[in-house]
This record gives sequence, structure tokens and C-alpha cells, in this order.
Amino acid sequence: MSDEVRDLYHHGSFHDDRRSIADTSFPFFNDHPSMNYHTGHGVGDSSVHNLHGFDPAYMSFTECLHGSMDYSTLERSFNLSCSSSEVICSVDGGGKTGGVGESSGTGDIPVTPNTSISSSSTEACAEEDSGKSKKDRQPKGSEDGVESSKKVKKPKKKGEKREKEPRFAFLTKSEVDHLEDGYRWRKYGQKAVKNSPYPRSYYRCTTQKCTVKKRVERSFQDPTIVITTYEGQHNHQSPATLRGNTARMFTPSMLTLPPSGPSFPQELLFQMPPTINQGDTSSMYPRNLTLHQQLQHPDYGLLQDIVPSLIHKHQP
DNA sequence: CGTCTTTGACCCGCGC
DNA sequence: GCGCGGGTCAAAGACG
Repeated sequence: MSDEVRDLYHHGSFHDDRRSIADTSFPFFNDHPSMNYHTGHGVGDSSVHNLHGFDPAYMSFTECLHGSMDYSTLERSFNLSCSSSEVICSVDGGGKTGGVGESSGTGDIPVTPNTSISSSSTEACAEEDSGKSKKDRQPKGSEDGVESSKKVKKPKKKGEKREKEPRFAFLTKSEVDHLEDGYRWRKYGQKAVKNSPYPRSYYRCTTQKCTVKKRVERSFQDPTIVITTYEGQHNHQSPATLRGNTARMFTPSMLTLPPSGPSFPQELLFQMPPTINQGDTSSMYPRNLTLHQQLQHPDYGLLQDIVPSLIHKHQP
């Protein structure tokens, strides 16, 4: 995917509207080509049709991350009705690890004010073992007494592809890279991102047995934009929630209300999957269209199915 | 002393 | 097969 991503980077259709972003929007987007959207809702389900329908009382963002909630619930919570099972976007480029918001998310998409969209990423069976495939790697080759040449070597089963966690990503406008979301994270790596001066940081939930990870990187086109990609689902309560500290956490209410506190002063931005119609990025995002308008474009039909209602601007 | 970050090395998948 | 890029590991250091 890197090439397309790179191209998209360079096309930079992202920058036009982004400047004027002032409204909160919610930018989940899909990450996996293989995912289906079957929410059980009819496409025309209009019981809730804007972000207000995303009732924080029922689900918080952190709950989205929480294991108690699956991604279909997330979809519902965001009113993602979609009858399509087609691939609507593939940021992941298929197999190559990496993916999501990362580079692809960086700046190739026009972010328009007053728009929001979300898309969860679900991959069947991604649950349990994910994140472990690499962990299978036997550390230190201590078992057989053979000193592994250097560091860790792992007898990974051949042919077994790495299972991917469901992922979703979002963009935030923030000075700080690591946004407080109520969970505790441990940084376990940092890598330079190709075509970007900003490194990507890798975090893992510090809770035992919780395999949720997240990647954080900055858009190289707009350093004020932070791309956060979550992978996996928390199987525990948010520490902040337990502390009764949700008020300052990243909750969906923040998606509809202006940022109110210093702990989360960001403006959420929107990111659309760049792989739609990837052959022609110049026509992909007409400059003068709002996202909503773009979604009316035939090319965005599927996406529209997924996020029919999140496009509405919140009216305070 | 426990926790977290930094950082270089390694592994893996993919494209050529 | 090789090289590249992404993702992860784990030792060492920093910090409270």
C-alpha cells in the first residue's frame, strides 16, 4: 500500500479544508479489506441519524475499546447501518502490516469542516490470539539451550498469517501525541515513518492480558494532526472509569461537543480511507466538495452506507 | 524499586 | 532471492 499511500501523501488533497476545521468530527475509518458491515440495522434505519444518536450514556469511546463491546456494537453506536458486505476501503493494503491510519491517514484526505464519519474495522477471529503471533517468538531461544544468534528468534509456524485485530483510527488536532483516553499505555516502540519526518509510536495497554495496541503518529502534512490507530479491544475496564474519572476522558460526547478541557483540547478530524478509487487521487477528492458532498458521489456509495449520519454537523 | 521511555536490532510480509 | 518497510522485542537508562 505504501506506494498508493505515498502518492496520496503527495497529492495532498488533505490540506485544503483542514485549515478551517473547527468543529468536532469523528473519524473512524475502516482498516480492513475483508470486513463486512452487518449491523442488523436496515439501511434506512433512521432512528438516530446524527451524532446525537451516539449516546455517551450508553457507550463511551473507551467502551468501544473495551472488550465488552464488539465492533458491530460500535457500528450501531455510530449508527453505521450498512447492508453492503463489499470492501469499502482498504487502508491496510491487504496483508502488509501497518496500515490504517498510519501513513494512509496522514493527510491525503480532505478534511472538511462540519463533517464527520466513522468506520470501525472488524476482522473475524481477530480476537484472542492476535498480537501474539509475533509474541510466539520464543525469546532468547532458551528452550533448546541453543543461544539464538542475537536476540529473539521465534519458530513461527509457517503459513500462518498474522491475524489482525480489528482496528480503527481517528485523527485529532493536538499538540500532544499521546492522548489521554482513560487507559494506561506503555510505549514499546517507535519507528520512523517513511515519507514523514515524524516518527510513529507504538503503545500497548499495560493491563495484563489486554492485548490492545495503538499507534500514534503525526501527519506530516499538518503536524498538528495526530493519527491514532487502535488495534484490538480492551478486556477490562478503563482505569479512569474505575476512578470515576470519565469526565475528562475521551468520550463520544467529545465528538459532538466542543472540547471543553485542557486534557483533551483537540479537535477531532476526519479521515477517509484513501484506497477508494485509488487510481485517481486527483479526482478522488474534489477540492470544493465537502465530505458530505463527496459522499454523495457514486464512488462513495458504500462509505455512505456505512456512515450515513455522521456527516451531520453538531449544532450546539 | 517499580514503572515507563528510548533505542537498536531483529523478524516478517510483501513487492520487485 | 533480495531488499524494504513495518512491527516488535528487550536491554539500558530515566524518572518519581
